[in-house]
Amino acid sequence: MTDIFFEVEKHSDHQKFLKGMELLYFAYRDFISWPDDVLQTYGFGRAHHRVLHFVGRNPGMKVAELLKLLSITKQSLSRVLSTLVEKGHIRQDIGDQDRRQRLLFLTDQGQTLLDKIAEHQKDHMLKAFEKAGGQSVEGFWKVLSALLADDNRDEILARVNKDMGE
Amino acid sequence: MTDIFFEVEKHSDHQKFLKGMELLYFAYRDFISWPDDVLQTYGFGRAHHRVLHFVGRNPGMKVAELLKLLSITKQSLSRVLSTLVEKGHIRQDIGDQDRRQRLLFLTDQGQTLLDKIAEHQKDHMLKAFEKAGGQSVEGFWKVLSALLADDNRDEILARVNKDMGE
DNA sequence: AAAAATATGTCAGTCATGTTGACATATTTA
DNA sequence: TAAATATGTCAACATGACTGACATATTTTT
Repeated sequence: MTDIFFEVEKHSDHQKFLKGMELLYFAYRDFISWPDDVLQTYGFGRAHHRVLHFVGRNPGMKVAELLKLLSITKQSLSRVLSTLVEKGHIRQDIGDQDRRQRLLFLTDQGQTLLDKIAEHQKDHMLKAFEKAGGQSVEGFWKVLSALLADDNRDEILARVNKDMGE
Repeated sequence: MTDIFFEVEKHSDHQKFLKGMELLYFAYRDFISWPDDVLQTYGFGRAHHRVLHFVGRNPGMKVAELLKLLSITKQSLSRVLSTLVEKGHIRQDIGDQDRRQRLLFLTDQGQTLLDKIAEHQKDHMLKAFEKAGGQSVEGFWKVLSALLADDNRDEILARVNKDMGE
C-alpha cells in the first residue's frame, strides 16, 4: 500500500479532484450493490434498506425526522414505509406526548432482516478498513465529514456519532 | 478537527461499520447532488454527467468500454448517449482499425458543459480536502480503493490513476 | 466465399424510486 | 373555536435502471 498513486503532493488540484470523484463513485457503487441480492429475495430495494437502517439506528424516530434525514418526500417514504409495516418489519407506535406522531421501531423480524442485509456490507467495509489501516480510516472519516453539505453537517454528524466515542 | 469521534481505536467494529456506512451515504449524496441545477438547465441528468465525465477522461473510448466501466446495459447507455450526440456534446468517430467501433470524444461544446458542471463539485471537493488535510486525503483514497469490488479493482484503479502520479 | 462472431443500435415493455400538488384526518396549540 | 401540525393518500409524472428480441455493418473463422 505504499504507492505513488496515493501520494497527495504528487497530484495537481485537478488530479486530486478527479481521483476523489472517481474513487468515490466506484467505491460507493461497489459497496452499495452488495446487499441487493438479499433485498431482492424479499422484494425490497435500497429505499427499504435505508429505512430499516435508520429506524434501527434511531428507535422511536418520528416520521418527520426520517423524512428530513433522508431528504425525500412524504410520498416516496410512504410507499416503502407502508410495505415494511405491512410485512411486519417496522412497528409504528402512537406518540405518548403527541398522539399525532407515529414513532418508528424495528420489530424482531425487521432487526433480523437488517442484520442479514448488513452482514456482507459489514464484512466488506471492515476488511477494507483493515487493509487500509487505522490512520487511513481516520482520514476517510474526516474527508467524508468535510464533504457533507455545510447547512446540515452538524445535524448529520450528531446522528452519525450518536452512541459512539467514549 | 481533533475530535474523539475520529479516533478509530475508540470504536467497536460495529461502530466503525456504522460510521463508515452512514458517512459514505451522506457525503456521497451531498457531493453528487451539487451539479443537478446546472444539469437540469440543459435537460440532462446524472447519467449524462457520467457519460460526459468518462468520455472526457478517456477520449476515443469505445462504446463497449464505457458500458463495462459504468456497468449498465446498452439500452440504458443508448438513451443518454444518443441525446448527447444529437445535441452536439459528444462526437462518435468510426474506428480506424475496426470500422464497427464508434470512438467517443467530447466536442468543444461538451467540454464546456462538463467544465461548467464540474465547477461546483471541484470546489466542494478541494475545500473538503484542504479542510481535512493531505494525510487524510491519502487515507480517503486508500479506503476507497480497498472498498472497490475485488474482481474489478485493478481495472478501476488503472483508470483512476491514468495520467497521474509523477 | 460462406458462416460465425462481434460492435453497435433500436424496439417495446417493466420496475424502483424519486418528484408535485391537492386533499383528508386526527390532534394540538393559539 | 380557529389555526397549525403530523401523518397519510390520491393521481400523475420523470429518470434511469432492467430484459429480451431483433437489425445492421463489419470482421474473423472455417
